[in-house]
Amino acid sequence: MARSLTKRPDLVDAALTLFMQKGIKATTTRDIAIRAGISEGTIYRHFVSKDALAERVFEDNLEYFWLFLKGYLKRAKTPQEMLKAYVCGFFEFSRKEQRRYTFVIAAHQTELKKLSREKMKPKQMLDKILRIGRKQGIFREMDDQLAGAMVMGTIMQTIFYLKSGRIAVSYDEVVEEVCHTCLRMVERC
Amino acid sequence: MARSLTKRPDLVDAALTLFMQKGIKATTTRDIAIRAGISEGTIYRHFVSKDALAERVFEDNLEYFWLFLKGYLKRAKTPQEMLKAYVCGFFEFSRKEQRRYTFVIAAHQTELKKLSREKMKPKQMLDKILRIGRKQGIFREMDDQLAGAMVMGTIMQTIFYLKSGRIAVSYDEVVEEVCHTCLRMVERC
Amino acid sequence: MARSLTKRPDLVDAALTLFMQKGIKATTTRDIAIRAGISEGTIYRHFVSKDALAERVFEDNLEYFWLFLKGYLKRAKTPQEMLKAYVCGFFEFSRKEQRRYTFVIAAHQTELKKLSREKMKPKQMLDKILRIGRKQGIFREMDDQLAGAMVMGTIMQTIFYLKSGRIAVSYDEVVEEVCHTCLRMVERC
Amino acid sequence: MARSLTKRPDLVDAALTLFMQKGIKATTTRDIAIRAGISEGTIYRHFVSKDALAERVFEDNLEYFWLFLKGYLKRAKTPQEMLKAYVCGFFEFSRKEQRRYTFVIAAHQTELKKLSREKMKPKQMLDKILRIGRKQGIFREMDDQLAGAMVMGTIMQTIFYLKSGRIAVSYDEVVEEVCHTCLRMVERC
DNA sequence: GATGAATGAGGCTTCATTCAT
DNA sequence: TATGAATGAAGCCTCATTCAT
Repeated sequence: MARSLTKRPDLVDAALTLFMQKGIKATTTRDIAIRAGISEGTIYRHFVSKDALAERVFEDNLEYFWLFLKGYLKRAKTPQEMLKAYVCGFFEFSRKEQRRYTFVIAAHQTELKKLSREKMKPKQMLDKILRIGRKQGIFREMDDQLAGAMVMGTIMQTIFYLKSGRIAVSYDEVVEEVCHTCLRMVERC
Repeated sequence: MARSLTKRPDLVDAALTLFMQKGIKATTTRDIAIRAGISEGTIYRHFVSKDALAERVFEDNLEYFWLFLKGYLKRAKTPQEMLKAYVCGFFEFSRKEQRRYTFVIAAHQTELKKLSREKMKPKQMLDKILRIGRKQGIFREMDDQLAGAMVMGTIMQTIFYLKSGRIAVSYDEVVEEVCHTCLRMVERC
Repeated sequence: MARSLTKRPDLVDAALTLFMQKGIKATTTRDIAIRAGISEGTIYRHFVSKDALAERVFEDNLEYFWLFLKGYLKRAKTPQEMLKAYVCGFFEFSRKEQRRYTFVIAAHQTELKKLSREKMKPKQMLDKILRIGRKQGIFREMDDQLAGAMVMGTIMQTIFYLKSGRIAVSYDEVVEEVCHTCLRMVERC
Repeated sequence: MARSLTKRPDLVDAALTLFMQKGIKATTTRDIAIRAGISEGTIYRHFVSKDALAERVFEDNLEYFWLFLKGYLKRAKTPQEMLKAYVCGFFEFSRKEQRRYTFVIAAHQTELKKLSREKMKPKQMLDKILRIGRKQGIFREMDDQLAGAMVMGTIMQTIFYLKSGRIAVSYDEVVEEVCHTCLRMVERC
């Protein structure tokens, strides 16, 4: 195995934590070096710049998120099951991988806007589900992007409020409610 | 009377535009001064710091947004009418006051997190509508914050996609669809 | 009389107080304007610059100090009486005119070094007393500047400690002790 | 071994010289960087702020001064010898270590007032000598702080005049005269 | 690969001074 | 005279990046 003779994993991990906590811009290379237990110069042995590091952390975690969702969708057959699995996967990821989730969402919304638009793979996955459902005549006719926006917004905002402790209902109930609501958004009648 | 003896309006206006375009942190005092046609020092005759300026711009525009929504709600009697007016108002504001809308939302989500949580008056307005509807037995029993999160997320994400040109449907149809969806989220049955 | 249609006295008084409290450099024109109840621009109606104001305040108070000492020396006939009157006058001035004394001494020692060396009239007064005493054969042969330095240092340092509350003895006793010591410094045998 | 891998000594040395010449406040970080042959940023790798640098330079030199005086006092047995050694040490330090002496005294009197009061170790050394002499019945009964003030003032003011070239007498004669005078100040009868 | 001192461009802020009213 | 908004030079400090070891 003999991995990690290099300090790269520590570096990437420290960066993820700090980017999530304070945002990319507000995190300094010094912060990262200290938390990773390395020297500032070492960052540049592994990444060409701080921005490149941020990009890489973003992409890795986006990929990770995507694989996570993919796992959740494996057993789903019908579009309804897929959408439900998607919502549950989203919530589960936000709970089990807090750092990753928070960073990916925040970075997507603000700091890596330019970079991330066409790379938002979880969103593309949702688009695909909606397209399939619509083609099968199970979801109603509707602009896919519009439907996607509503579903996405419902999920993400709910998670945001959940994380900030403003929702008094249990986690499971919230997930169920959101699943139900999202289905109603897109199903016929 | 003439007009402003002061360059404060120019300053505030430049700040709003730049904060919206690049974010607060990424906007420098130099940027602001140049765009406002003033010197950097002048900023500090009107605001104690760049952060104070940002805060002020945020609060002013939030207030403006709130008043705008209030105007939209004036004629609404039933909870359904109120919710519909709220959604329409939100969309209208995002269209007619693009800079203000974009800045307020972005700042709220990211850069002024600490500051803005308890001051998000438009969100409180929504909370109130949902509470009234629930008490009148028109909206179903449900955690207000959860309902609010879903409505909020649906509206905001849709506007975000609309602005970025990804939604092919006409503005009016989008608004109608979102109104409809939000009502279905909270109404009985 | 009809004086003080102008705000100059307020200005000068505010400057003295602030210069004494915080030093010339650390006092801003803004501080002065606020304390004087005038606008910053007005300072420049009366003085060509902040430094000119400081210089003027210094010179005025030095002159005031000098006149004060002169008053104390009026009745003194012998060199011993003169020296004693000088010491007492110094102490009295430091007590009755705290702001003036503190500012003049501080400014002399530090901030107006260049300016004030040849203008330290109270020091010249002491030089004169010592010269007279020496010529009359009452004070011993000794470099006047050396004797002056020792007398000056003894007085000023004592006042400094007295002001800072470190000396437990009564004011009168201190003055008497210093008078006595200074006389012994310069008298024959 | 070579010499310093670091530019810190250059930095501290430049700071001492400039602080002494122009005072702490009037010395800019730019001045320091240029004189030290480093960049401004480098200052902040070694000190948290300009003030922290000044404080450090002050404390180091005060310590140095104190050790110097201590060396002078080593062989002194009687209080008289101690006081004499103290005076001589003070003068010697002011001559051999001009920069250090001037800076420490100036900083003590003006710019680091708050900081330095309880840290003025040379003054404490004098206090101790006076206390010992008084307890042994060799120096007369008198408030220690008062006696200390007079001795201190005599020494420092004389050095000040000596440095500014106003005293025509030879260095050795001045020192002897001041020793003599200080002893007479505190001895019985 | 790893270090960490050094860099220097650029950020925010202060403040003496000017000038239109 | 008086005002006070505006100026702009200059101050302190930060931080991504480089480089000799």
